[in-house]
Amino acid sequence: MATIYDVAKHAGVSPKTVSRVMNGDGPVGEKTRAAVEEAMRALGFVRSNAARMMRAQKSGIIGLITGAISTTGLNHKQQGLPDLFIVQGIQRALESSGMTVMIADTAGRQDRVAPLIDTFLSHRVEGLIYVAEYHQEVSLPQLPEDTPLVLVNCFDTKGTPAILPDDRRGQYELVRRLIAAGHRRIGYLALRADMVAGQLRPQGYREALAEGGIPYDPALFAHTNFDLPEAGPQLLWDSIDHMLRLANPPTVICCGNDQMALMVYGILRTMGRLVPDEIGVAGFDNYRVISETLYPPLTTVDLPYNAMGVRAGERLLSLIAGEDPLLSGRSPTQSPVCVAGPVLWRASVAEMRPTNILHMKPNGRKTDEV
Amino acid sequence: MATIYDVAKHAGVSPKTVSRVMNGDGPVGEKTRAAVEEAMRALGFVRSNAARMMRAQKSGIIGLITGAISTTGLNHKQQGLPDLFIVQGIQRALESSGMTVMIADTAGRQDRVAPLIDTFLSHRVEGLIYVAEYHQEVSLPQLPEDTPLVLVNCFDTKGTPAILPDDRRGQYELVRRLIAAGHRRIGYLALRADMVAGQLRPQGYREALAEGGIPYDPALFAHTNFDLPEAGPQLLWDSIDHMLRLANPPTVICCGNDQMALMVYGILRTMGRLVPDEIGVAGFDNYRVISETLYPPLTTVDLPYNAMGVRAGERLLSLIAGEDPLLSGRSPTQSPVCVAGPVLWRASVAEMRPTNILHMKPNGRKTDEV
DNA sequence: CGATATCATGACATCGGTGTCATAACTGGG
DNA sequence: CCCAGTTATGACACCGATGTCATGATATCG
Repeated sequence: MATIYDVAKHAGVSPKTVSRVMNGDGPVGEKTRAAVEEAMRALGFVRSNAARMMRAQKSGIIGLITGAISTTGLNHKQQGLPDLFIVQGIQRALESSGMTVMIADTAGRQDRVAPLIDTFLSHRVEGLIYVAEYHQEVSLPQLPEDTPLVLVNCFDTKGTPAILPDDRRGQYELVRRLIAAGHRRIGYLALRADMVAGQLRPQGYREALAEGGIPYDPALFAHTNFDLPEAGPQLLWDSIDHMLRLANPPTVICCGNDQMALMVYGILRTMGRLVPDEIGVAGFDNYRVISETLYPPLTTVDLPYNAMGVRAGERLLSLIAGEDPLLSGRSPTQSPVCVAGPVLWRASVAEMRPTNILHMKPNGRKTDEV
Repeated sequence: MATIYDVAKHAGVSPKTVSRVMNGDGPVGEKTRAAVEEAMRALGFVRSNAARMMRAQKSGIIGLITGAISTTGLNHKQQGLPDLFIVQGIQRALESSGMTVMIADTAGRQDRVAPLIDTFLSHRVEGLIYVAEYHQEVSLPQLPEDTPLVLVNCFDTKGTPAILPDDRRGQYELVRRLIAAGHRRIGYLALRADMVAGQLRPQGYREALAEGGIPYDPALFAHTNFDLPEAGPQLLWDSIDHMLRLANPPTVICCGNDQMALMVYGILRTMGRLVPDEIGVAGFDNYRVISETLYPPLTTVDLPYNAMGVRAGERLLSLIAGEDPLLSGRSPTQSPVCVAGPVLWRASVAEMRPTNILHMKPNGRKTDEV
């Protein structure tokens, strides 16, 4: 591979002049510039980043660590969902700054994180981003304090800058929309309670109910571990069956995520219930391969992974630029950034016809069956 | 960040000795080694890859370019499927060699490929891998001939080493399995004919039919552009409707991929047909979020993206090591490596009961309705 | 026309490891 | 006790780009 010395010799100038042509530093004569550019072309010259970064003490590299690529024990089916969009968003944000992203995954093993960080440090990354496969709390090894870190889809207790999905808000908006559509009996099949999303989303659900003057009915709410290898579908079936046998059954069921909604579609139809005519279904995540392909298409909440990635990239850039409130000590407790996505209203939930609405009172009981 | 000079001073030795401790080159005295290691720990030393690679003329970096991350116009719903697993496989293969993967995506724009390659070359990558979002032909700009390249999920006309899914074989095995289960009327809803998978998979289907002595019936075969934004579901509905109205309708329908199968589930159930009791459905890809979550779970063919990634990584390593048949001119036409995945038999297709099978003759016509 | 400002260019040191070669400190056989 | 043969260590150059400073060539102005 050609070096600037080769180029310089070919063009009959000094290496420094070649450098000037590349970087537009000092002034360069018109003919000289042309000669150098010609020489670069002739030799197929590409500048060595290693040498450059050694001198400049800047690598132009961002390290991205993700556990998201890999199969994790507990959530083996969730693999590969969000992070691509997050990565894409990150790249979009970093693109203009000329940074290159170096990526590595932990293969789901926490003990790989430390060595990966070392590898990245040996490349003198200017910043690190850690992407988790689902909204959770994490604890990373200590970094040298001059290496900024941004967490995405996760948070820690040390106040490290974090970009999170606004699960509570998203679910709140969706349920609000359901209520506006005339629904009063709204079931909720939640994710496992030990997942952050299994807590925050139900919280949004209850807030929206409260605001709509609808009392919370425990019979309409269940945590269901639907992705258990064998028992999952059965558990889900039982939860749904239980709700539908109520004297006052739900007119729509919210699912903890789109994947659960997919399974619910199958179960409801096997039960002989038409979606959306007899019962509505709503999801969460806007996992598009599911939400757009389901028949009928799924009403859901968009989880703005791409936007989160962009925010993470921007945040990291500002940290690198030293505009960081944390490092400069301006704001000691940096609250995480929550990004909310829009409700996507599709055909899986019916707008209640006025007559149907008349059948209901705000408290959710039928009053005048014809 | 500390350098070996800092470490050397701290330990009271020369920089070269520190280097020896790190690399285990020359002999080092016991006490000296201990002192150096202590110094490294005390200073939090991490060796600079830039300096190292400058001297060694090796970067230890592999460049990975993918269009797979991004939304492409034609297949906007297909995004984010394979590449994560491919990336994971690549990393698994490269892990032991100590290589680091640098990743960049084209955001679906072909004109971004050249600049990305330049960026990678400036980092002096030791090899490049290009991953396409779906099985297709590509044409990449010329690379310096000492930089090896491996294509994954795509191929070109220049004989560049490529790792491909064995679409034909996979479909063949699946249909063979369907026939073994007693099915004689097998419908096929193919992907668009301008996609490689829309050609090779049907080819495998027909081969299996031929081998099973079942005549190919054009009425049971259709290319259906199911992922058209609006018209998609309707097209698919019409194709299915047409097949089911035949005097001799299919007992199982093969879909071009799992996503199509997902939509077919919805349509069949809306039509009131039970899966698998009244009609079987099979997919392709083993896109697990779909195939395992569908109710009932989907019979499909595993597309071994992870294995393909591993193969690609191994191939690249051998190219870098100079064991390449191409470069050494041993084998001029390097045929692409096709990786086939297993058939995954799940509940979406019924094993025909013996009585049912008795109703059929090998040519697929009913003979003795009781 | 001479003095000074500006432009164009080059010499040289430097970044942080590592290869090469030299040298110093031992060890053991005769 | 001396010399060959190891073992342990250091001095120095080098990889390729670039910051600093110096210098030669023009341009500008009083």
